[in-house]
Amino acid sequence: MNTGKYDFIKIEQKWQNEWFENKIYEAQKEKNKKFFIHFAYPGVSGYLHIGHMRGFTYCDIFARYKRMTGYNVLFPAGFHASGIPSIGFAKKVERKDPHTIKILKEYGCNDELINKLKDPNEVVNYFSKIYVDDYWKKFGLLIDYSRIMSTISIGYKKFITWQFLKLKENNLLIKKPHFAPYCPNCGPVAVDKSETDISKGGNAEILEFTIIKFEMDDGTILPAATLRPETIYGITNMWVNPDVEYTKIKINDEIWIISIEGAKKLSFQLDNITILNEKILGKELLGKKCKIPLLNREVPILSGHFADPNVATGIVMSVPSHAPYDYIALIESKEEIEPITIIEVKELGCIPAKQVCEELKINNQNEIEKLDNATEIVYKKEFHTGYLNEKCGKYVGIKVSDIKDKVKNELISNNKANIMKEFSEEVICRCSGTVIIKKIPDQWFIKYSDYTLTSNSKKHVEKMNIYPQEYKQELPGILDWYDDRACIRKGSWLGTEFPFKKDWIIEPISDSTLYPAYYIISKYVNENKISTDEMNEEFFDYIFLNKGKSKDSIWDKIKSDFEYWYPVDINLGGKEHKTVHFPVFLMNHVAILPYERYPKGIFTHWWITQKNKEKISKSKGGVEHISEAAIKYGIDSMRLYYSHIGSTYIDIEWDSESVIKYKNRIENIFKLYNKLMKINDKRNVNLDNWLISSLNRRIKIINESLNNFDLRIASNEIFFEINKDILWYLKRGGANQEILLKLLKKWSIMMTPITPHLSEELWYLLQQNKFISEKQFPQFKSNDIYENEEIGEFLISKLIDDANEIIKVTKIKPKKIFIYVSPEWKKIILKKSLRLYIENDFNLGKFIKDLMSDFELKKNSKKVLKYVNKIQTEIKKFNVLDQKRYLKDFNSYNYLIDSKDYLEKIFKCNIEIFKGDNENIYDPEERSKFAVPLRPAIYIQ
RNA sequence: GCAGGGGUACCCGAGUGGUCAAAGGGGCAGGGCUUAGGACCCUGUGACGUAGGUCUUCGAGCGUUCGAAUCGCUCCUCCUGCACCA
Repeated sequence: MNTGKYDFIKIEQKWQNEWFENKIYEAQKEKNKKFFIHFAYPGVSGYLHIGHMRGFTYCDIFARYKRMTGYNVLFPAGFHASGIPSIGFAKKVERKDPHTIKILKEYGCNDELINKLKDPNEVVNYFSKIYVDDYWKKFGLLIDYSRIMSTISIGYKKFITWQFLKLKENNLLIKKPHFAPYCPNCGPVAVDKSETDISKGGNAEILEFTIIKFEMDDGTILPAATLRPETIYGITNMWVNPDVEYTKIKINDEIWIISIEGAKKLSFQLDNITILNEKILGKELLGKKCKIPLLNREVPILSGHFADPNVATGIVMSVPSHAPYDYIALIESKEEIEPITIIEVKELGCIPAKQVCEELKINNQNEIEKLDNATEIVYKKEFHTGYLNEKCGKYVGIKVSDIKDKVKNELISNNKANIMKEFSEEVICRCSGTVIIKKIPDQWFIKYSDYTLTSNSKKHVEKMNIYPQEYKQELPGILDWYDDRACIRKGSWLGTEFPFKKDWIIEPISDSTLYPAYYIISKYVNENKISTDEMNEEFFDYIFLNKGKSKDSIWDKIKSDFEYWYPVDINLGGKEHKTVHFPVFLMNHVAILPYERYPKGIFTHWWITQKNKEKISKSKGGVEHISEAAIKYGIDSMRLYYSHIGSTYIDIEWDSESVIKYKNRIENIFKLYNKLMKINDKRNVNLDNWLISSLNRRIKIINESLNNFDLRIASNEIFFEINKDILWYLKRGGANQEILLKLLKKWSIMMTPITPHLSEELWYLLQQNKFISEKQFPQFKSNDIYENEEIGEFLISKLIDDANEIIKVTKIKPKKIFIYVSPEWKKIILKKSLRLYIENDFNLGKFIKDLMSDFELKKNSKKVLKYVNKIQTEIKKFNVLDQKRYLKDFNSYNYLIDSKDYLEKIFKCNIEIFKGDNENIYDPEERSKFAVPLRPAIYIQ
């Protein structure tokens, strides 16, 4: 028998074995109420960290709670194996990336296994097993393991193929040109922070430059690149870099002069480009002139060293009034050219760039940091508060923030400009080549911009349960903002072949939208009850859309499963999914399935971060591995930590010290539990009733908060407040064994969703039987409320607070304490006035007149008036609970007499209690007059 | 640029109009307990106060209100996502 030491490793292992051997996780459809919850399945990208466990754990807690409140729960899981991650991992193994190899070895992989992991499919197999055995099962998750699936399995691919047939059928697949990152050596690459494909530039954004065609005297075109086409009205000159070699290119019938780098990039974006073998040094262009399109004003070409051949065309148009770089270069050139101001903006004077450059004390073109800063200041101010002035012709008076596309479009439609896409910073491929942006003329997209699809989705959002509440407000805006998404890619990644274009693979966001539906089927595939050969369009149409005829009894079985379990009640995922996965999850359901199958809820949680709110990443030192943490802290400690440390929707900085505190908490509960089981029986009606009542109130709060998916409140009540109530009960001398055992039973059941292993153990100690996980969650019972005792204990605790404060302030060491209960008449007056106030009928004058008609009160009119005066403002501040307390008939004197022993013990002195109505009492300092209902007067000697 | 979320005491973090000098946890201080452990229990922890009180505080400022951490406006500041990463 256990003596109080809680061996969490042994206990957690024991109960996990019991659960999984008995398969208590399998979803059964035997009751009427069902609940389908799942988390956004993880990408297979390597070992996960303790941050990932946060969401998985939440999902399990909700699933367990629902299971214990009469729902039949389906909680499946799978792996998102498509896309780049597993290929990236395999590539790292192949090129013997030292960090990757080191980690694999740390996890105990031998050379043979490591060698196998050069194959991305093996990577998926290996990690799938790790996720199930070392993460999910280790954390006690009651996932329905009979439904595990992966997105690169044959069955899943059949399902995705079907999804795309349906999208096409609904006119939601379209073709149009697209610009995508591309390496001339390796093909398409992903530019993202994980830098799987690239070695530099993961933070690069794709910018859209307008290339404006300036014609020189000989008809050659000087293409200047700008992000602010509206500023053409303020151009005073052009900048070319005198030391850079430019080249001529032929585009259709035009000859352009452009940097060599720019020419190469542009050749991936525009048709009919020929790079001519005619090079020109920048110097040779100086002094020549060219014409501003639309305006036909001539401007000179000047020398600007800051013109970078690697940025766009390498040729810059100069707007010195509004661009600090141009302004400083102009000053340095010593040319007699006046800046032309075309934007009126408050605070920045008549030449904004000049003013800001002077404020920042910028003297030359080399002060790049300051110049960038100045550019940002000018641009922001102008963008938000600027208006185009009279120099801008027909655009006069338009806000800068509204103008951009207008000028751009006018230029383009007059064939005076082109668009060029360019990275905001250099991006280098793994092969060390420069990544460029390539135009794909006929890229396939899912048409998320579709009006009907968007508005139906938005309409449905109103009916959904979305947590946190803020996300529900945000989601319609995201659905509007969400544009068409390129859905296929040619190149190396895993996934389903696109049915309408050979050798192109569906990209991973698009193949993970409708997938909860596949969990219904995966069980039958896993159990070999259906062959994937059978799973064609006809099959899926029958199961999901109720179209066509059944070809086999198993089809009907699957279909009835689908109709029972679908739709999804909660899809749970991290905040990173808010603007990507959740919108497409919703929209694909709306696009393909009938209304009854639209998802019912979404829950988003925030992250575990490293110190300083940094995203957890192995390269930055990372944090503990999941399996290490499991042994160091225990699973239940971590589950409690995730639930209680903060709301589900804030980021938490990982802090192992805190987890240890939760570990202690669990051990203490275990000890307390053992102590209570053995307590010597003693009755005290007041305390016993109070404990029952208090627990019952908490049961109500706990159920309410769990039904709102508010883990923070629930875990606080279960693991802290109930604990505190028990300690108060014991301290006050409560020891009713029958009641305590009942409480322990309910308490351990309520702990189960959050700390299931501890609960099973406690349950076994208490009941000698198994599976608290399958018990019914306690519910509020209106009979189990004892208001009298609640008021009584409130009175006692307030009295102790007051007495302590007096002791503290006066520094008296009490020899004897006298307590004077409020006289009856004060109670009567308070109740009367409170009732009137609640009925909105409190009139001071009338009230006093009424009181004075009472002979007894009239005798004491001075005291009465003083008291009435005091309470007339006080009663306004009462809350509902206060009101209830004061309206109830409660005998403070009797309650205090019953608690006298306890008070004497606390204050370590004799205590005497007087009724306030008695005339001849010991009251040397005349304290008794301060007594009011529920707040006795105190005199300390 | 577009969109979203924050700033609460020594720290983490609840709190969205009165129950708030502000839950809970931690830290710190004092005390207790102990088969000595990251243990546990009690008290205190904005300031002042020899009687249960008073005063000041929730990023800054202004405003709405009988009443503001909470509502509005302006500002400062931090963070997050953004389409071929999932």
